[in-house]
Amino acid sequence: MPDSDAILLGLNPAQRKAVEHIDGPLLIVAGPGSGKTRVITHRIAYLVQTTGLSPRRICAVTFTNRAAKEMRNRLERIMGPQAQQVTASTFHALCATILRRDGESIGIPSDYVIFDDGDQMDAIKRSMEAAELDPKRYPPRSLLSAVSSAKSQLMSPEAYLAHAKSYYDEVVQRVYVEYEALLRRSQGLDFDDLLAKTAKLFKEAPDVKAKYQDRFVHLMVDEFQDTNMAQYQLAKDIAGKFQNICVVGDPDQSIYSWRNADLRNILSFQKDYPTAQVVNLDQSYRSTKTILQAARTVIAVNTQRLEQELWTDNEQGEPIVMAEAYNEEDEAQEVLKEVDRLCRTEKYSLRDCVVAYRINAQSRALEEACLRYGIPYRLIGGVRFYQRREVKDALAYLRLLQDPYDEISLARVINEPPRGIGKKTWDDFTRWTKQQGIPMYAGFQVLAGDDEHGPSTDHPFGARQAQSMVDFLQLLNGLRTDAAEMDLPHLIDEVLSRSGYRAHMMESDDTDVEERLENLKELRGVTAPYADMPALEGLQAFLENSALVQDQDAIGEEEQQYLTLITLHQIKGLEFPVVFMVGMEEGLLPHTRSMDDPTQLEEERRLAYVGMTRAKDRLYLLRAFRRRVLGNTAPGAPSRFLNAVPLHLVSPGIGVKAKVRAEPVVYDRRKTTNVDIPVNVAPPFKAGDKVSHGSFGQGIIVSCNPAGGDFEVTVAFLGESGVKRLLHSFAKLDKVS
DNA sequence: GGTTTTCACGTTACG
DNA sequence: CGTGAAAACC
Repeated sequence: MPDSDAILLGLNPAQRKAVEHIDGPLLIVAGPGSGKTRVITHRIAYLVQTTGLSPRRICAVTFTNRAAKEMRNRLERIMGPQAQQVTASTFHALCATILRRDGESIGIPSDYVIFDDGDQMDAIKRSMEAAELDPKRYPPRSLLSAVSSAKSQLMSPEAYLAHAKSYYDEVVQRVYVEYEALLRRSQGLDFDDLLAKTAKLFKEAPDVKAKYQDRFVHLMVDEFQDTNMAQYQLAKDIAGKFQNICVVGDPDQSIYSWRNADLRNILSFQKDYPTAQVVNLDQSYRSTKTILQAARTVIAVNTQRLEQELWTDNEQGEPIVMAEAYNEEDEAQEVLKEVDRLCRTEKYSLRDCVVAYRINAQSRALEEACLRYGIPYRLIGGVRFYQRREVKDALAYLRLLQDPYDEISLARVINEPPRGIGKKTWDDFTRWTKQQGIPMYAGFQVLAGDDEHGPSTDHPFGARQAQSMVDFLQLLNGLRTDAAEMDLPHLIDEVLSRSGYRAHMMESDDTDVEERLENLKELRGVTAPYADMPALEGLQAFLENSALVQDQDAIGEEEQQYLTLITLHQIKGLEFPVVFMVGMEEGLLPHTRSMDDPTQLEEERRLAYVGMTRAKDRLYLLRAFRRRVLGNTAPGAPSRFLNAVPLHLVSPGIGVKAKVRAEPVVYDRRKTTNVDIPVNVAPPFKAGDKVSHGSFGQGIIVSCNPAGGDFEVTVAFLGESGVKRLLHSFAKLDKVS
């Protein structure tokens, strides 16, 4: 561990102040690229060094596991092994630990299961059935978001009703009540509960609160602009005794209000903590002067912000490139051409480049272009591993083994694979157990009867239906017995085979059976670390971990060369030498759904700001003249955010067709092509030529046709690659004699 | 009760 | 256009 002077070495005056300020509340407003992670970690090291405080009495909260991991790594580098004693985790993980340990005093069972957002949606739908609400009239999605919003604001159903202003609010309240009852019956906690129940625990068990208040002498919260009210309350509670609360954030990068992040938390921090010191980290070490200036003018229009004059000592850098493509395919092609040029004629490689977009659907055109031109890419996001159907199904079985009262998991697998318990039976069963006032699991037990009297007949089900359900109960019980005597990976195998799930999947003639089996294999693979503990114990640890750590397949850790495709939301916190922002059009950025509300519009602007400030050297802002939206093509106007960028920072674009700030004009498709390669050049290949390609291997030219100043080459490759259509200027095809 | 067809719908996604 | 979930069909 270096001494305190060494820790301060290399910090600018503002950073220094943020590190040195020890006692009392501290607000650090950290602009993009201002080195805030560095400041937090150095602050922790400095604290330990100068005050002699034990590292285990410091708590640093982050929003993503990625950030927590990064912080732990950095701490380890500065502090050495004692860094491990610092609590660096997410609010949710912290709360899950507190609840397992101390939750019993407010009636949280220690074997609770965590409900993710998919489970929440299922639970809302079932709650709507119970409350007799028509999903057509009230979209479950909007009810879920209302309920989640209430919960994240620590409002109970009763409190919600008290504030109800409209009939819709009453509807929400009705669902909310049912939803809470369902969760309680199921012994489930959703992500909002993890926070809210912990807040409740602190409120109702002062001794527990005191325990954590005493333990954590210092609390740090990163990305404070993204906290919701529950998290704010928790931070306030934990720091309640020593008042050493240090929050770090940037209101201009708040892009998660739709997830209940409350900008007021950071904007009014000084009001809530009048003695708070404020440090402005306004020097950017990331972007060029040009990029920073452009981003600043874009964000300056917003009103909900803390004034900040970002500056940098970096070079002026290259102008920002704005360009208009004809449509989304053309846009993708332009991006790839430029990426290719940067990689070939400048110092950049594929992994230095990123393409960012507003909505996931935009990735499609980019992916297709990458495949076509043979550019390796990596798509961040999409359907996450634990969201895939087969993985969710398997987890539901596992969860039932841990918590047989989990109704959501039960509903998921009761007839998966089909075992003769269809909708009718299930509905009847639901009604019957409700009427009897017993949990569903107990319902099965009643049907099975007891050992002495054999199967019960005191129920409204036919013999075949009852038998199906008794069989299911026996399946579960059998698996629970197994769980006692085998490890987790084997238990998963056992679940998949004894339930008939795997067999049913293999019989199906779906096209993606292979892939789904592969996913199940992978699931089994991730349980390997739990193999050396008893299955039930491992199961609980695994289920908690899989809920809490939905691993963002390790962004940036790979050495391989890939072009990164990512949404503007997910790109936050990352930086790249070269950033392409595509779809800079009205309706996309800002998105249609956000255009008529000034608050939401400000958030869209922040999204643009976040995207722009990811770039270190080069920034490209692209748009398409017309774009396919929901099936049909429509022209789109240039995004209003483009207009804010000062013209002197902009270069007139990629290739000849690029227009700065073009009015929408009638665009002639034939004129939209670049002229790097004159059209009258002789074709590079003729049909029958043998060629070789770096990744596809040997192949034979099928055809070679002029396409927009370039040549589209169709090649039949040997082996698995098959027939590919490639663009001559991209694909490095060598003629083989 | 299980399978096929039709229909409606469509932003962003951390834990 | 592509996808998931309800409705119609076997």
